Amino acid sequence: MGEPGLAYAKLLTMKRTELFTKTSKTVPADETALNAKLLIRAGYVHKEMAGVYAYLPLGLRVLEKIKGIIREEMNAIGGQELLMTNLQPKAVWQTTQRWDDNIVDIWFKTKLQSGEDIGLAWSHEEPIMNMLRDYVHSYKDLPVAVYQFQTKLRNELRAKSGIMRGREFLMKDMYSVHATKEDLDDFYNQTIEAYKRVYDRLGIGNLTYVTFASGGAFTKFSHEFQTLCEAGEDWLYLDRERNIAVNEEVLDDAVKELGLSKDKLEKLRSAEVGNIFNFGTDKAEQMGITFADQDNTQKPFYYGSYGIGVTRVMGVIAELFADDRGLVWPDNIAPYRVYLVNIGNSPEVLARTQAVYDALQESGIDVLWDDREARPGEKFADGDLMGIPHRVVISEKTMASDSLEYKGRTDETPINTSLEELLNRLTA
RNA sequence: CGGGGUGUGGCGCAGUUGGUAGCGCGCCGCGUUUGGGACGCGGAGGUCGUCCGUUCAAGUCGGAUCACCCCGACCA
Repeated sequence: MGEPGLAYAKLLTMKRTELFTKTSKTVPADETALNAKLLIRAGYVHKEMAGVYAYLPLGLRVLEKIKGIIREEMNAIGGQELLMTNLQPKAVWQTTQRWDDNIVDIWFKTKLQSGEDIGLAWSHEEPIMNMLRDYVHSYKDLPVAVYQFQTKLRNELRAKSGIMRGREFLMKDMYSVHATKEDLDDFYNQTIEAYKRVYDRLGIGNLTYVTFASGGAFTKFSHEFQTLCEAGEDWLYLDRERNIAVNEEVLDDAVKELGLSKDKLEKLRSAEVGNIFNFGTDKAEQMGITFADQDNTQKPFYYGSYGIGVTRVMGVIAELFADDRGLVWPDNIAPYRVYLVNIGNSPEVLARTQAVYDALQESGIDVLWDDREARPGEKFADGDLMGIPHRVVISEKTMASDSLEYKGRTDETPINTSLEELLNRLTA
């Protein structure tokens, strides 16, 4: 497994004077969510309207790195990446009654010039199934798991919480079809493990719980991945001893079914960063999609659906790790890993900084060089606000001792180091 | 969708009993600065969300409308 998003990161390693976005000392008055405040101040996102955010170069790099991690883990369990469409035909959704606004109340709908109704994708469950109909006809073709990173459009009554709940957001959604219940159950469990690896690599594994939730038409519970976070919108009931978490919405049922003791449960705020469903054969039956089994009878697929809110998880991470100076990105998903600062503009300092910049790039480390003619305090404050995990300073002082100054984003004080030690530290 | 609030240069704000818009940050120019968001001097930038009305006169008063935020309900 390579460095996530490395090829992408390498391309865009750059100097601060080339970055068109700016940081801001003030935050728009209409934002209250911490994630949105910091992401806007640091130049990661731009708000278009309520619940709709554009991702600027820094924000896009974070998204791409998160996607890189998810992609590796989905590929590792056999997922095949594809890209569905945002325009969806009405007929596909009518097969499951879900075109009806009384059943799905967050549809954005529009019309073609011919007058034909079309929907804008709020989910791809039905269209994916419908697409698979054309390619999967036999038990020999099964199982199949496909996934995508796609924009979902949901006409929420009220957008809130910055990028944690928008009307337009990026989701990784995977779908699997199987010939048997056992095969689906097995893949479902593999996906749980893959998701755990994703959240571990995103730096929130120790705060993220597989949680019993409502959902599954086929199973009693669906599983959510809930990350403990004060800015979240869900309530989690946690049995720490047994490591079982339950969403408030199924609390009573779960206590009964799982033999939990209500007074042992801790009530905690959490954000849903993933959700997986076992649909059984319901969806295939409704849509009339079947495959030929070994005995040449037509049977409906077993169907599972697995989502991760990519932009939401970015917002959760921003919320969780931020401190009074700004964002704090885990190393894996920071837009750049190193914030390189030259203090002073003498030819010697600039030449040395350029050499360090080149050496970092050659080692595959993405670096943002703050080459502005700004005072040190301003550069430090910006690197902190942006949440870049490693800071390297070159100045007359470091030149005199033939060293570099290094400070981790959350470290109290800097240390002196050599270029070799720095590269070892960052490539370890 | 119910309740509450806010709209004034790019951002944050002030604007008195109605009298024709101002401050901070940022931006442009010149100079002095350079280890935690420097300082001086000189500038640019606003039909005050929109529309209608009251008035000699509206950022200010009245009405409508749009947008945004918060709480609730709903939801990945």
